[in-house]
Amino acid sequence: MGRHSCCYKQKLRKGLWSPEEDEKLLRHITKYGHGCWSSVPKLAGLQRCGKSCRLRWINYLRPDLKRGAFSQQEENIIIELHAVLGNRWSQIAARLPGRTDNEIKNFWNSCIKKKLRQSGIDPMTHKPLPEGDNGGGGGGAEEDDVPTTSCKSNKDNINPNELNLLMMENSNNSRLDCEARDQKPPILPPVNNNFSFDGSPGFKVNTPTKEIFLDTFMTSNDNSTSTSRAMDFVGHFQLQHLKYGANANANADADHSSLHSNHSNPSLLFNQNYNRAFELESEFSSNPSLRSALQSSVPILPTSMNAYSNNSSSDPNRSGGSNSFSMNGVQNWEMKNSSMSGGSGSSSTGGSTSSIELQSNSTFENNIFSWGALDKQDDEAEGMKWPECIQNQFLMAAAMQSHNSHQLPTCYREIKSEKLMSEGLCNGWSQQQQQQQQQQQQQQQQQYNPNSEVYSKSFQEGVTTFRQI
DNA sequence: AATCACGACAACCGCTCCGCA
DNA sequence: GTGCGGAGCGGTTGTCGTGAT
Repeated sequence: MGRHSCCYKQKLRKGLWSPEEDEKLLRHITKYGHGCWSSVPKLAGLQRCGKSCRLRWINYLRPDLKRGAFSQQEENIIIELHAVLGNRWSQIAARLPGRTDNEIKNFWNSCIKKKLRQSGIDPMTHKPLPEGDNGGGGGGAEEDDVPTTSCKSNKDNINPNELNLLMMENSNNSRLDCEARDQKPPILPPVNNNFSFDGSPGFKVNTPTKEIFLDTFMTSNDNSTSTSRAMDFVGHFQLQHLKYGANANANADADHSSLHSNHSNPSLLFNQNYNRAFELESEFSSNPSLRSALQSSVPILPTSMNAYSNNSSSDPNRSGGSNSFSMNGVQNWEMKNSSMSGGSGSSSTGGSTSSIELQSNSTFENNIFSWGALDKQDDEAEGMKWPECIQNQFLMAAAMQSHNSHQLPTCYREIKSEKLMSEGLCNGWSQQQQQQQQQQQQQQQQQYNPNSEVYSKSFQEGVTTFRQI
């Protein structure tokens, strides 16, 4: 067991992917979809196992990947989610649009862990380390040495006081106690299954906790592919209250302002906040227990919010609870695509026969390109990387309905190191589209302002209710 | 300039889960 | 009910870039 059956086959390549392989895989999936992963390498003409192809696509080639350094906001979300979910990276990633579980996992291991340790917080339990263990000291149970270097995204140390809220939240959390964090927390049954918190075997909780609340959220949504909406809720709640980094005040202000109209990137705002709003609304619609739990404090989002979204969507069923409205993976792709085209495409990431008909949809390419532009605004700290370049190059070629073989850069390193070239490739796709997009964004902002006020306030109130649970 | 150490990240491995026959 | 195969997840390893010496 363990090793994928296809991996037993001989002559399968391993290791880093070449640009040619990337092109083949990208070309295949954009044209036919992945379908059954085990058949992808054969159909795409790759000497790889399906598993490897899947991983490559998910972690690197997918067009909706954000890339670039993690923002402080994302970092906060990760910490928050990790405090609740533990090492369930895929679930964390499901709440961070454009980020993969692998990326988050690496970021956690290489950066956040150290930050928390330096701040005297055990990254696994999210509780204060024993005295003397924090900083560059003895380290916790997992690692002996705590590096004193900090990561690139935030070189400032964290003020431990700024983590008080988190610690307080976790202090009553039996699931997060000193249990081995590599053990998955028990899956708590949803509240609407008449589960009673009576100390049943396997559960230490006697009173409803935030996790139960969240698990209820999540469990009720886990049947939709990789899309659980609960933590979107969490992110909204806690971002407004928690400050991790040394620049947390600024970030908090930014976070707050992001819920208002002053966000520098309205598109990002749409992606990260408004979609969550929809998801939340959907959740309320589909989950009676949740609705009853929060309806008094969190009003259902005004329907006018749909108008904002409907800049790219006219689907009145968007807020339906059963709709797949993921911000992740192909689904999000599909969402934007179908919304622009007015289609009702269905998408699945799980071995279905769904395919992404890139070339058959004239509006789709525009979405892809615009995403690149949007993302770039958010990733100002870092230049566009190789996959973004090939994606834009490749998809641009597709958009032009070109069936000619597209010339890809021959060397990763060259492209990666030549930021100028990357930006040129990615920015040069259409200035006109960018201008149009800016106009749309301004309009969206104007529409968004009043609602976001309500939304923000509602979530503030929701926080209170949430914390009382 | 060469070498080393370290960090970041991509990819692999082993395992579990789930659907299906 | 059981076995099998595919998909997905989390931990780990390998590779490469970069800064320090």
